Amino acid sequence: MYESSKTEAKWQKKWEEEKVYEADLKKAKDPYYSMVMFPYPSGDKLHVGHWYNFAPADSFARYMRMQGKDVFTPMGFDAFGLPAENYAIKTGVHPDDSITSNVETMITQLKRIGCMYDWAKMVNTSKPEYYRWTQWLFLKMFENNLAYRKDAPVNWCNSCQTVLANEQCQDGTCERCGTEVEKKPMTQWYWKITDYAQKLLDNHEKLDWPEKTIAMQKNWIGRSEGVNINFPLEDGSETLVAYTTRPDTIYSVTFIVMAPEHPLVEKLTKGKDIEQSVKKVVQKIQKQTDIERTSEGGKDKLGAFLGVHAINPVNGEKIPVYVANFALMYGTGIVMADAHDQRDFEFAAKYDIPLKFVISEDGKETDPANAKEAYTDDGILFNSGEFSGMRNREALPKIADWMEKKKMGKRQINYKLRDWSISRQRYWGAPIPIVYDLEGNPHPIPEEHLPWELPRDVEFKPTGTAPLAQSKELKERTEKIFGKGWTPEVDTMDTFVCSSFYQFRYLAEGSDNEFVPKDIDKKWMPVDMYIGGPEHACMHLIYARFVTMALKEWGYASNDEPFQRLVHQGLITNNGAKMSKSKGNVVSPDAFVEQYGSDVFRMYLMFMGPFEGGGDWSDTGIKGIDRFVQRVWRLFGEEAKEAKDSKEAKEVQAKLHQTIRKVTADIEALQFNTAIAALMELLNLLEKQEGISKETAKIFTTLLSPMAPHLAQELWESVGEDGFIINSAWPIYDEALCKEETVTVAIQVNGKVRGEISVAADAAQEEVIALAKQEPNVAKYLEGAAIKKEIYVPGKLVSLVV
RNA sequence: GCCCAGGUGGUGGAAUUGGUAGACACGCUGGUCUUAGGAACCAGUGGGUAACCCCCGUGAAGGUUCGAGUCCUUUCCUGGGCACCA
Repeated sequence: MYESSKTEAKWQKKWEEEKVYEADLKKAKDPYYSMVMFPYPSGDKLHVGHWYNFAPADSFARYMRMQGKDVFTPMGFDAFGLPAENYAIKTGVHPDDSITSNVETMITQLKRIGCMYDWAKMVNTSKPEYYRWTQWLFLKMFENNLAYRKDAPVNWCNSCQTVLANEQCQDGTCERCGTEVEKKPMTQWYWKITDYAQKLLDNHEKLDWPEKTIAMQKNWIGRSEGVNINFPLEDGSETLVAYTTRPDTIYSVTFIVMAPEHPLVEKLTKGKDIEQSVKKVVQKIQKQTDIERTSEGGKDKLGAFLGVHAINPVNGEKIPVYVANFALMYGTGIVMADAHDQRDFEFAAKYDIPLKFVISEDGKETDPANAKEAYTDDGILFNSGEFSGMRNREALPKIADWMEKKKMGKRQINYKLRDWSISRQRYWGAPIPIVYDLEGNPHPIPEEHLPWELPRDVEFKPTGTAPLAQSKELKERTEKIFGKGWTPEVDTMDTFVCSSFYQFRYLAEGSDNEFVPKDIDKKWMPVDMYIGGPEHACMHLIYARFVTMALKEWGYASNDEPFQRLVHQGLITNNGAKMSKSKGNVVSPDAFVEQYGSDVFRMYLMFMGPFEGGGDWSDTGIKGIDRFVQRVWRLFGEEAKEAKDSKEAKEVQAKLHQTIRKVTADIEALQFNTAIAALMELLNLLEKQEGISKETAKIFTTLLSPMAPHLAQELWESVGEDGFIINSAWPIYDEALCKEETVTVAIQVNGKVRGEISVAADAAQEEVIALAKQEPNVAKYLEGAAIKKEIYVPGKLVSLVV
């Protein structure tokens, strides 16, 4: 009987004492940097999802180490953020206290997994020695004109009493708490991630990332190529610039719509009799949430005529100008509207605006009067001046060129990506290192004053103003250093800032005077393998890339990408539902680890299915892995029998080497489920043998060790090896030994399997086909028929066509 | 609506370039050993059939091929992402 908890505790202690997993960052010769996304230290402790992420990642890292790499796998805590603050509001426990205790608990749990983390390099983003660098990063952004303040209508969550980035609003509701998002004007700090939009796209090419993640980022950045077209107003007072990706529909344009936020809306209606009625509509639109305004398929088009007309530059036609809810402040905030866009079509139908088609399938004139919807397919242009008769897609670039030449418009590239709003009116975050003078002008806090510490004398109750505004200590500190009347910035930074550079700080080993040592950065970056959830595809993973690009430009980083290879683990659900505390369906690993041990639990998670697929939690299969572990222990530990004949059967050698080949390939591809299955197959065969050679036992143990490190370490000792198995070399298979002496060949007649024969692996084609024809059941089908075709796939099958 | 994955036994899932579908497990059935078994071990387990043979079988319908889970066409369903972005 293998006693997991005793054995696991024993080796975990030894590994720690002998610092088996500590990396010497300076001396390492063949560095391999393996990271998992660091956890938030919540009071819910580690859940199954964490294990599902960390354990396979650890198995992979162990494998790389046995391949001879100097592997570095650090662990840390993403410790700032709303939950700790909410907990403080509810219970009065200071976030620093609850987080510190949660971190302690989680470290204990993490150590119980038995991963090869190098705890000496741990980071905690909420500690001054860490957020000093979060603040440093802000100063660098400020210095390089990438941080700026902007008064803007921001997304306000009334429940969290805080501003949300666009990226943090999902379907118009707060990503964190689900409350509907309101618009509220506020002065915010932004980081100019948009300066890097193109580079973020270009660099995708050199990343070893899942296609899906790259597609999601591309979508998020949302590059589009179009034309800004000038529509002068009839009276010549203004020119409306509309952005379009479809200049081929220019001859179809019969009206213009503007976003209600556009400053010209007010200017154009000022003093006119329609001023008030337009204002009312604008107000009504602005009350609409993003959901009402942007989704539900445009059932509720809303707008108003602005009482002015513009001129379509291509044909001089007078076209009315409207304000409309579906026009957003994207591009120029002004859209040319025509019969070839469904939204425009619906709007025109509601407000009785005339439409005309300019594209049809065959280029014959069609009339929208009878049409029920827009014609959005491609086709042939008509009534389009010199472009009539051309395919619209072919005409598109030509029209763009022509308009540029005639100065009617200019090509323009737009991105959906917006600048990163990093200000938060929260307590539990890194304070923004800015102070304001008597006139309210912002000044960066000199680096010598970092860390600019988070004050402790605040209440956490949400008041709508930032909690730091209540701190007397912060105010006094500011005045003492900068002068009377100076005030501190009271916002803290988005936690995504903290997590955008932690990969560098692991390498800095807590250094106070250097962000990251240059030689270490050059040696270890980018991270070779980064594993975490796909939910971070568009936020964390874009922010970290942006920050790394900026750091490279400023000379602090040697590489402009942080993570070379990225893998997402799948999601573990419970009865098909995502696990969450609010649903009360979170599965805690602790009870299973207690009963079966870490090795069994982690192997079960890996055996459940493909790593990137995730799956639905069920504990029914864990017994199978427990049995496997016990059987392994019985065979190699308890009852270890040396093979009487040191030369084992060829069959065993072949299977052994096939298994090395399979397990190696599977771990490389993070397909742990089939790697474990291969080891099970080998075990099934070995159990049938009279005895097992020491060499075979050693190889089996080594192959098992990435997945079951404790068991393998214990077996290592019982087969008579010294030291740590992690320091031994990964076995190499012999291709020649993988070959079996005889193979089973299937015989098909007219595509149906009619029998099988066993032949020597190197038998000649003629020989095999001759044997095949003699097989009784096959012969039955061949009787009285002429063979038309004979196919032999070596070692696999014979196919006879009659 | 668009984009991306994916539909295989009672269950989780395996299946190089098209080459014996169901590896490996769970569960179930029978057995051995036991005072007992929710332990361990052995045998069986896609459906039809008493049974060898045989027939059917990878969401559905067609097609290519000696041969299709795999390739092509159409279609249905599930999961994930995006969405009045002009």
